[in-house]
Amino acid sequence: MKVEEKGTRGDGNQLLARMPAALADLMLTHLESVDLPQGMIIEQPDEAVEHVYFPTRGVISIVAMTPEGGARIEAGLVGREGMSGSMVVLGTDRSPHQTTVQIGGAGYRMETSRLQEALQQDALRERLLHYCHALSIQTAHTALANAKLKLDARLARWLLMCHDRIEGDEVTLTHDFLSTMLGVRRAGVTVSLHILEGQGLVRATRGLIRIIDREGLEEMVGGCYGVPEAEYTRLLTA
Amino acid sequence: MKVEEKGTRGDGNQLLARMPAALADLMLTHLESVDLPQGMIIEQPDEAVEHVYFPTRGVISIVAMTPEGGARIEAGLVGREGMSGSMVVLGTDRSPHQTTVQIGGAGYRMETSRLQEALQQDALRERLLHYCHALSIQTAHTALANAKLKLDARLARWLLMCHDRIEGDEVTLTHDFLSTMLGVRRAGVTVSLHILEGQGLVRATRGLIRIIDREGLEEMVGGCYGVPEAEYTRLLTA
DNA sequence: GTCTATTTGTGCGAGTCCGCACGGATGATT
DNA sequence: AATCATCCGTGCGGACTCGCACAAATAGAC
Repeated sequence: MKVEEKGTRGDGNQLLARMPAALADLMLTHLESVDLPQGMIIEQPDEAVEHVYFPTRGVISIVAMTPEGGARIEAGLVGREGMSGSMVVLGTDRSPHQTTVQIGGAGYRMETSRLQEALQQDALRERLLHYCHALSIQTAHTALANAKLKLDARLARWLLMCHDRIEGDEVTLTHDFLSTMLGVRRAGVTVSLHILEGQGLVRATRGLIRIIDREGLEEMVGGCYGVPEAEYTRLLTA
Repeated sequence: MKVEEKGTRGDGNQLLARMPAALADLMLTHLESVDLPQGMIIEQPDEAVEHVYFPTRGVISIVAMTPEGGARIEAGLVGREGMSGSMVVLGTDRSPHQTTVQIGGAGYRMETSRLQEALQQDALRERLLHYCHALSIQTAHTALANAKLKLDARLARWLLMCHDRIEGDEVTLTHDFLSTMLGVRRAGVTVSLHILEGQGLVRATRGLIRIIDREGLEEMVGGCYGVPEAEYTRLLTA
């Protein structure tokens, strides 16, 4: 299921790389390389976004939260297959979510206003709308997973989605960070991770998780992994 | 928080009614009145949708599910404030979700191809994309609620969202139906409903729930109700 | 008015996850 | 080498929800 990168321009962001050359050129003139350090806040709730980001490495997290921030949970995961700032594609410059860099990396960014102009190109708009659709399917299945899966399986699902978006098999995150994303106790993550380790699916050391057996993880998650990924592939893989 | 209808054309679907007259006229020529009986299946997973629906009464449910259908849960709720078939607005004619009529009513429908043509009008597309954005926020907060709230509060949230979309204060649904939407046991719904009744928030009889104290329900849900509603209001209430 | 299907009320043991708490391990700093 | 901040492992009682199962109540059909 893991879709390997095949950028034509070596830029590494698949949403850009798989575009027709004319579109990609249009975008390139407005793109700027940026670093994405872990913890960077890309969007704040209800504040106008100034740039949209196209990661080439690292993972960005879209977090739904209550207004006071009392409850937080990851509603979307974005890597080199996607972009931040989907609400700009949908015609508004803000949303009640927060967006942060979950795993440090790098990418490109573009001023919001430039994207708004570029979106007048039908072909570009269509492509990015397809991405918004895929992202909303991902969110819906996160709702499904949150309601129906045990913690072990939710963790496995998260690791799979993360694995899809990184190079290699190593995820550099603390249990504490993961617990926020999944909306559970830190200790719960520790225990669940031991279960996955016990099954030989991953190996974990301080601040690092190595994926050993991807298929085993998929099996553990059951039907709750794969649907959003298939929808992405259907619409956005040329 | 409950937004009352104020259709200019008496048609009762707010997404249509609050449009500039020119757009609404464009739409009207392609709209057809339809009945929406409870249980009607409007969209099947991964099948092309033939019509999109604009309810005027009743409630439609967007259900995320595993491919085999083993796990199901409501990912979106649509009433007279919205439409089914958001994926058409996003440029594709199918999605892995199922869409059904949750509470019977009526509305308008339009052939998918007609909508695709109409979407070339910038103003219409912008408006419907704003709706897609609001819907995706709703889904994200369902993910949040599923992860963080107790059953009582999730039930209260669902009742509030439903109340927003119906006339009057009576929801005609069985516990069994509700349990599917929330992804929990039927007996769990029964017990939680008793709790809400005990607090004087609702009154329930066979197949019917009457909302008594809306504010009390909102209080019970805490910050997990209201964010998607505010986003809808911001973008789609003229 | 009786029968029947559906819906609702209730109970019980088991499993999961919570909040809280603390000790040990690891890696960076000085 | 000692210190310190961070991260990880573990334990305990309690709350919540599960799966299962069955009785009672309601509404509609005959």
